[in-house]
Amino acid sequence: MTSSCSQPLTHTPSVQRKKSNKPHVRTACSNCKKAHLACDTARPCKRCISVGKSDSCYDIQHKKRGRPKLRPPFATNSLTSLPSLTAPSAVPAYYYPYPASSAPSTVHGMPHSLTSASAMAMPAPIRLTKPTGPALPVLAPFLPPSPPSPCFEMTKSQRVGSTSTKGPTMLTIFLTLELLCGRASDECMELLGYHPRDLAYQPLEQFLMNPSDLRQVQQKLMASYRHHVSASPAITSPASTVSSADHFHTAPTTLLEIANGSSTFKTRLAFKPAKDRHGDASGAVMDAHLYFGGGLGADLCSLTNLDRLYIVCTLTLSKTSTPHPQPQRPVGVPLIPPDQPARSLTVPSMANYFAFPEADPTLLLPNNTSNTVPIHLASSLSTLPGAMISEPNSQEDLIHMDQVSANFPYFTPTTSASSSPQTSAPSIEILSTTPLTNPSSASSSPPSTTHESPSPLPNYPSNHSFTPIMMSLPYGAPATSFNVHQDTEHLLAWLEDSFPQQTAAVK
DNA sequence: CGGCTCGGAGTATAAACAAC
DNA sequence: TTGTTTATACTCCGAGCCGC
Ligand SMILES: [Zn+2]
Ligand SMILES: [Zn+2]
Repeated sequence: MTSSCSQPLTHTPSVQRKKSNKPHVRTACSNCKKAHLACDTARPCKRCISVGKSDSCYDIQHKKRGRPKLRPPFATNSLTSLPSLTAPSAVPAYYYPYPASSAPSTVHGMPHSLTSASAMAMPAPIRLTKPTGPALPVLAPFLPPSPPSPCFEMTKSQRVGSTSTKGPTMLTIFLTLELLCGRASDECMELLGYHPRDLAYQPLEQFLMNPSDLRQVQQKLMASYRHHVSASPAITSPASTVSSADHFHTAPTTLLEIANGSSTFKTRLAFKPAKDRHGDASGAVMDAHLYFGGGLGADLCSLTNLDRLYIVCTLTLSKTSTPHPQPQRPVGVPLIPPDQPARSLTVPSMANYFAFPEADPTLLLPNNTSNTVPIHLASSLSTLPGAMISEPNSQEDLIHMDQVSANFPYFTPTTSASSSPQTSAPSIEILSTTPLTNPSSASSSPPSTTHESPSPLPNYPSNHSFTPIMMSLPYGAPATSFNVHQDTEHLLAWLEDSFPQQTAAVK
């Protein structure tokens, strides 16, 4: 929490709270929740009306309560069929058990009180990684022996030897269609002065000086959505089921993927200065790019999985705003535990990888539609503004891949440390099994994602630019029907959460 | 005094586990 | 199958703090 500045509150433990006769509401509004105060069922609620906060009075999405599912370390599940995991010498560290008491007190260098926030809960009590193929050794040391962290960074300084380079700091926020923040990258703190958790479940516009800027873009996004679905009268309004939990259960790199058919909008957003922060955080003016995310399977061209649609918002400090000195420190804190080998640090300079030229973020995506496909994660990263893309298997991409992994240790894919067929560069090839097409369950075919034919759209040229709010050309490459789940444990968790019946049947 | 923050009591919910 | 235990998240009471 906010550093409870002064003294420990002298609370009297003997004080017995009397039972209140008033029943609690099922869901307190955002403001009342934050204030720990009583709410009511009306929206805006009575308290918000009385304090003039009706505009920000809305229901927040609850997380799942209750005891988390137990996940045995080596689930003998036909979904996964772990190969030869009984040989611990061959596979030294497939999972890292961590009792709650031994969980590191800091994650990514942040105070435990911040990063262990319940709001960021990740389910798995164990760390299980495994290759999806038989001959894919796990890069165990590359993985953090720590609980999955909700933290992620989109900008990362790359230390190669003594040099340190990085592009402009970029904040990424994954939003629901209603523009509620699902997940924000760690740059939030640096750029806006808010902890990522501060944004969770909040409407983004709440942090803006002029919310109408954002609403304008939202309208354009929705207009483009309607444009897509207009051909299909069955689909009326966007009804996304995507929640913050989806954002937390999916790799940021995956979430960054643009939905097939999405346009990208650029605008400038002025953020309110964060209250209660030490003085440096003045309101920032940010260049924002917004597009529909396809990382959860939504496709605006084939109109599939539209309920998995969400919005990606990337933010960099506006160049035209007052020059902002780049911080010298590496952004955030080491994402790689210090005791781990410097594999991820040996990649060449990533200067300008995240640079933000006039390039279109909406171009190029992995063109994979099969169920089990090698996906180059860099390709999904290539949806980032300014990402330089060459051939999917190029050295450059592989380097980017590595960078991605360095940035997202938790989501680090299982990788082949020894056998990289094409290059000596650290090659990370993700063999992802499309989760929804469960190969072993012939009977229970999970819903609607098998998606065999890619969208027949042409590829659009990549050279178009933005005006203040300008629609980019629709992204035309066929998108993956589903995405990379680099971590089987993660995948299992996701499967079980998403399709309890099916997975139970399989078991 | 009113508003704000926040510790924590009481409660709801869900999974694991035990008993039948 | 049902009841109990355990683990987590939720609401909101009530106390301290602060500015007016
Ligand atoms: Zn309320
Ligand atoms: Zn309210």
